[in-house]
Amino acid sequence: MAAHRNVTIKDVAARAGVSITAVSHALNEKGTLSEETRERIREIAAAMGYQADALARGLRRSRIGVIGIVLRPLDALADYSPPGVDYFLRFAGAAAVSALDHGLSLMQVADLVKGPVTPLAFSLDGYVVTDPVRDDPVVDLLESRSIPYVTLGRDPGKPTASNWVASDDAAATRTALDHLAENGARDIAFVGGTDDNSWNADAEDAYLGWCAERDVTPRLFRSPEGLGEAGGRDLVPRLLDSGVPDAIYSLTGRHAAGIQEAMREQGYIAPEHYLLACGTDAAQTRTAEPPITAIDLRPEVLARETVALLAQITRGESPEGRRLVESELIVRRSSQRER
Amino acid sequence: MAAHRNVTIKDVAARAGVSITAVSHALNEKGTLSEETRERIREIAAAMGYQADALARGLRRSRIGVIGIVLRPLDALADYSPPGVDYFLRFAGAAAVSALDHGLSLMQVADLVKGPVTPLAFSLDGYVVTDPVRDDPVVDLLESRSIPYVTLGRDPGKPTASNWVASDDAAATRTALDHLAENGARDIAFVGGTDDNSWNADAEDAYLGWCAERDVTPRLFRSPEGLGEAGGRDLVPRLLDSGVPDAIYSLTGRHAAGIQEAMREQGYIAPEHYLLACGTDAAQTRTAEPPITAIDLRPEVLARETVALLAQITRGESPEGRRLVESELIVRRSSQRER
DNA sequence: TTAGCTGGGTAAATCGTTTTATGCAATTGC
DNA sequence: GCAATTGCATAAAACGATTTACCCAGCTAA
Repeated sequence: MAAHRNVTIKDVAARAGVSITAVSHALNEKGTLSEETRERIREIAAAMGYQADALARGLRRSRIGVIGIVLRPLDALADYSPPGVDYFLRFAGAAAVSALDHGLSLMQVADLVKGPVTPLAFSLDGYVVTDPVRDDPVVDLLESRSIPYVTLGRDPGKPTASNWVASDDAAATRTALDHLAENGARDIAFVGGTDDNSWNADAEDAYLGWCAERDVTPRLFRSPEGLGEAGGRDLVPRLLDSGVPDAIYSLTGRHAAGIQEAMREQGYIAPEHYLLACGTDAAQTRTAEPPITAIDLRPEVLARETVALLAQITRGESPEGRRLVESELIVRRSSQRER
Repeated sequence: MAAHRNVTIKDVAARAGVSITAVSHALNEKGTLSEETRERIREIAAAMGYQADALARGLRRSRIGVIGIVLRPLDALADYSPPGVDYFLRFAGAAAVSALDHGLSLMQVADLVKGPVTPLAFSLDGYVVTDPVRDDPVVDLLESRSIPYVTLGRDPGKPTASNWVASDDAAATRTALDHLAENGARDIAFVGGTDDNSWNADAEDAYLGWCAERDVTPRLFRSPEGLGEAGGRDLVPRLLDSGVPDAIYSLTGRHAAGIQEAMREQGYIAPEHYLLACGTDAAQTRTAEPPITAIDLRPEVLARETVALLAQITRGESPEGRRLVESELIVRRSSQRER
């Protein structure tokens, strides 16, 4: 197997008996070459297996065909595959596949703002940033370098931004609450996270609004996302202090799993003694006993929209960039009262 | 926020009143500059926030600080996050983290041999290829382009290769079989996959050897990896045809899950009626009912070794490149006979 | 006749680095 | 006292593309 140096534009030009400019123009539909010459060059290039070097091209054009993805909540956890959080992996996987459809590929970048970062980080064409928090340093960094980006979830600090894709968390929350109410719950406790992102904010607002409309007293709790199941477990005594709720709606899957566990230890089993639902679907909610009703945020759809928007922006277009994606309630045993 | 063009080596040189060569040499510990000059340049560069452009550097050096990872078994599945297969995701995640320790970052490349591939694919510093099959086209491609790579699992077609890291599958298989035997099994059926990779081959060989040593008749079955749980389920009637085995050792987790299900439907429950163990640990084996005894291949350790080896190679060293990693048997209920 | 256009092409600058080949004092060796 | 070495620094080539500016022959229009 000959370690043959890759064929360059110069080689193609030599073989075709033209200048390298001609080759570049032929292959990029630029310049004023005759159609015959173009075609001839294209054929020769193809025959020689020529493929433009991405680095050289990127150096000139400053587009390299790669976008980055930053999973903020996992940055915070400093663990990129925590058990029970498959939303981000599904999203990242789907984003990678969607990127290919746009001739891009996707590179996961860990923690853009601390420590040594991949050398390529600032040469990427653009970024997807999931669930930025208010005044997110990653967003600031990208802004300051004028690197295009799209956020998954609105940036709470930038109400007028127009480069986001988000699940319709307000609608999803109301759907879940309505479902619990239909199954007989009246006194519904809400457990959110502490990150200052739009996902927490929108869901809380929707919960408070929903309670106000029905004139019931809201019972809102918060637990840091980073604590995972323990965060949910530890919340339960406090939650029970104010009386056993008819239902609990927990935004994160790990909190829900912890809540379910601690409630069981206290003798409360869903759906007999209380109803339980969760704001994001995950392996854990599916395999829990009983399986937990959850909202499928449809990460695949979100990923497709997000990447499509970013691809448009990197191409220099100025698309309408505020896109809401409907999510879907998956009803499981934990919230179904037998009638 | 000014869209300031990034600071280049030229800017630093101008500010320091030296040539760009001096800056390059100072920052890369090359050349013959005086230590004072070096230090002065380093300070100025740091103060200006200079960071060498990865593309330009890569163009010259042909090292870009990024390695690729190709997950062959997932290429075959054409689904990069199949439920029940968390081994590869754990491996990829751990590899990304390990890469950072070597100043590299990791990019997942889907299916290097078909369709349009990321433009950067052939400019990467090297590749990790998981579980190559015999005459794997991806391996051939990398060879022909003389791009360095390390395989996870030996390449069955290249017995003399010295660029692999692998779990010690022969030892692991014997450990699992011994464990089953200790719990009373004598007639142990083995279910492998059909991919022609070293993982299947080594485990099968170990099984056959183990049986021969004990003078028992081997019962070896194979089912395509791609069929997943269904592959395990469909195998069960055939398996039972030759009598109910004392124990079943299934290499893949998805097959094991399918087998467990179909066995239950036939009225056979582990560990009462037969013992069950599995050659790779996964979410599914942990959460199955009963939980399934499995081998933890320790993907984190494998990833660390694999990336370390590749990093050495890309730096131009010629390290000893055959590394076996011990795996660990995790005993769960499915294989424990009460005494 | 000549200035101006047009079609088809090329030379050279450019992107931001690294690396190789030089240059020039000051010092050393004999 | 002169060649050789040493120490420090720079000029210029190279990497492989894209893009800008230019060239030239052949027409057209006045």
